[in-house]
Amino acid sequence: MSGPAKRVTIRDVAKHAGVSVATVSRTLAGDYPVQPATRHKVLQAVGELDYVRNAHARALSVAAPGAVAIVINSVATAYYSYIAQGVEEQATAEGRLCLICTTGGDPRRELAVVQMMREQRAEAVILVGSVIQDDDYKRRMTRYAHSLAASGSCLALCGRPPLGDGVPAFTVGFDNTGGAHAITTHLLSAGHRRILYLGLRPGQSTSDSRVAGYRTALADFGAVYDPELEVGCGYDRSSGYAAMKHRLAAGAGDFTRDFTAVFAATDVIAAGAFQAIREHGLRIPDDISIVGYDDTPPAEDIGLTTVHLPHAELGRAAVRLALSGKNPLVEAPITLGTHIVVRNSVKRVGSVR
Amino acid sequence: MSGPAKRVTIRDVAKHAGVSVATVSRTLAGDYPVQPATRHKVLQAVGELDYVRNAHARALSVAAPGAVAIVINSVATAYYSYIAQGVEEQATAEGRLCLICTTGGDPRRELAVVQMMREQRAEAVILVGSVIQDDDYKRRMTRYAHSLAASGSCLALCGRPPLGDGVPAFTVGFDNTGGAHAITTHLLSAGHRRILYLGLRPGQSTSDSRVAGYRTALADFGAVYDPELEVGCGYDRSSGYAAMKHRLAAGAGDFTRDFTAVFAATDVIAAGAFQAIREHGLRIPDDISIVGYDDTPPAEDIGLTTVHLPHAELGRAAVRLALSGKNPLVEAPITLGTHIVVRNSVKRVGSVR
DNA sequence: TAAGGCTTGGTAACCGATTACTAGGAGGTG
DNA sequence: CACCTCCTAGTAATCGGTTACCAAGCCTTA
Repeated sequence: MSGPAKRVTIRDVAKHAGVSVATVSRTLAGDYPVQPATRHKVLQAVGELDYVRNAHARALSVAAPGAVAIVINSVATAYYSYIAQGVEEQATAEGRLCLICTTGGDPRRELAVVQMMREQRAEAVILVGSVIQDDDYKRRMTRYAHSLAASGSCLALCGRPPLGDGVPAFTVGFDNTGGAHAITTHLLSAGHRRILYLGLRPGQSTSDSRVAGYRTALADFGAVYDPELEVGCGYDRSSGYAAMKHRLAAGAGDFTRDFTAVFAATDVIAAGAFQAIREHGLRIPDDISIVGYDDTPPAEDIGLTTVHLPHAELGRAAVRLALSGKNPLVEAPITLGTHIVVRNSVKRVGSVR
Repeated sequence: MSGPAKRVTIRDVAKHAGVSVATVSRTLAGDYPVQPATRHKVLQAVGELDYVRNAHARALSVAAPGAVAIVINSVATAYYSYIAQGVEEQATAEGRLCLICTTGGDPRRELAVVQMMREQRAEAVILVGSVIQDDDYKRRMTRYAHSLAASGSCLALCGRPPLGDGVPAFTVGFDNTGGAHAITTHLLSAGHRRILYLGLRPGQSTSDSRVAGYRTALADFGAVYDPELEVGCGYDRSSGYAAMKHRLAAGAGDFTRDFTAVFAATDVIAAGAFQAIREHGLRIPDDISIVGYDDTPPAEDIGLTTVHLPHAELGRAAVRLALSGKNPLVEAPITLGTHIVVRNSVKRVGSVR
């Protein structure tokens, strides 16, 4: 209708209402006594002019609450999106704006994003997702932590390993070792002794913790540890499918199948493995038992026994911690507990009672 | 280490480098000739002081590119999170910051969010997700559209019905009617005549379009339309389960089952229905055929034939359009096509050749 | 009635960057 | 040598709020 949208400023409102800018500002802030009549004039002018405060100008003059930034591989993955949901909820609950950036796992984008967040004066930057934990990674994170701290921001790692002492970053993660230990024990108690671990990825933090839990559970139970039973596999459905297919094909005929159960590192891998197992003519859980990890969508639908992770709580905890004002240098990493969800993918084997 | 984080300003850099603020600003902008020696001094000072530009101050003085805001029910739902991913990708590709807000479907939060986005001077606000399309809704959206337009922002509706002429908002959606028509026809061609539609929700935009496609497909095929075959059902797994369970229980024994196939309004509903059907002792697709809609995670895992939606492309298209500078008043709604993904949940019935 | 307190509102100096305008210095030419 | 041009760098105004400081008005009280 009208031509180019004109910006209405607080000075316009003041003029329109016949008062000073200070009065307008104070009326809107509501923290200063203003005569009802004056207040009314101001609010009326605001309404008539459709005045909206400029958040940038505001941020410049007062120490407005900073935004929370979530930096994540992708939001189109259940595991990540659940955590993102928790982050967003908590950020909103604490009255913060929530910025979101996906990196696709690219370190260059990650760096650019961290830099951008410093410019935005974000109060907290939440880095989500497991990673290859090499020296380059640690150096990168350490640099981010220091530079964010230098500009008054605060770094929180979500589902990633701690960076160690002297690095100003909070860490919140799942008890992956504990969860893996529990679900492995669940299989062991059901009589399984040879359990295939599907999803080995040396160096990848999440994978490493889960494998560790698997191994100690075997040891604690007095079962034999066989490296042959740990197979590498990408963290997606098709990798799980391919890896399982390959393993089943390796020993043609059932004689040579050297495992009775499968522990898939994630539910998504398990879903792929499910399909491969079915296509191989085997039934779950009658012929093979299988468990997953994460309790993400496919699990319920395919009846998978798995480890439930409090994803949203992880996100919320990270935000709470990052905004708590606590000193990241002295705060210990937080580990969130997990629990097993029993469905219908495990069957007891061997000598029953 | 050092006490409270001190903000380094451009003046500090200028002083440190022994030049003026203008020179620093121009060196960093890179759009103005600066002597190599001077440039070097400036960059060195920037490095030593770890200077970071203040995005708020910058936004205040120049018309910096505005952010893209995505307003969504929840990110922990595959359908939404896929769209969000597309929005984020495109926003980043166009050099914009991406803000995210979840509303949980609460109109009050929605209003607060839109107001906040005006304050943030967001350049585009993308509202995602289907809604109950009543008068209140239309009034609300119309108000948002106008107020955002008044502050120079731009509203885009994603997967929602258009608001009509005279309202400055872009609309991008899926061809739900076409997709529903296609998948219904798929069932009809397989010999099914009595198809249960699971997920009726009068007034809900997405549901309405899908039902419409279902009905016209029946009509086009010359099949009988029976309102009894359209059953209401929430858009979550447990509702699908409950509704199917109830329907199957209604006619005890197979004699009275008055349908041979099920068209679930979403894959999630289908997943619930799957379970109910199985628990009732029926096999899919041998005893009952079933199709879904959306092509979200459970679909692949349970072998569901469904309608694939280009979720991410929807998000990208919305952002592209909103940032295109086109006039939302004259731009026609965009509708994205869909296609059927055939898996293993439909079986031919009736007289076979 | 004058002095002092309390309330309310205005003026102007910030926040931190950008940039129009201006000025000084180097180099070229008559 | 004087003058002009070109290049580079500095000064100060500006973006749109907030708020410290100040002043005017009203009411109370001696």
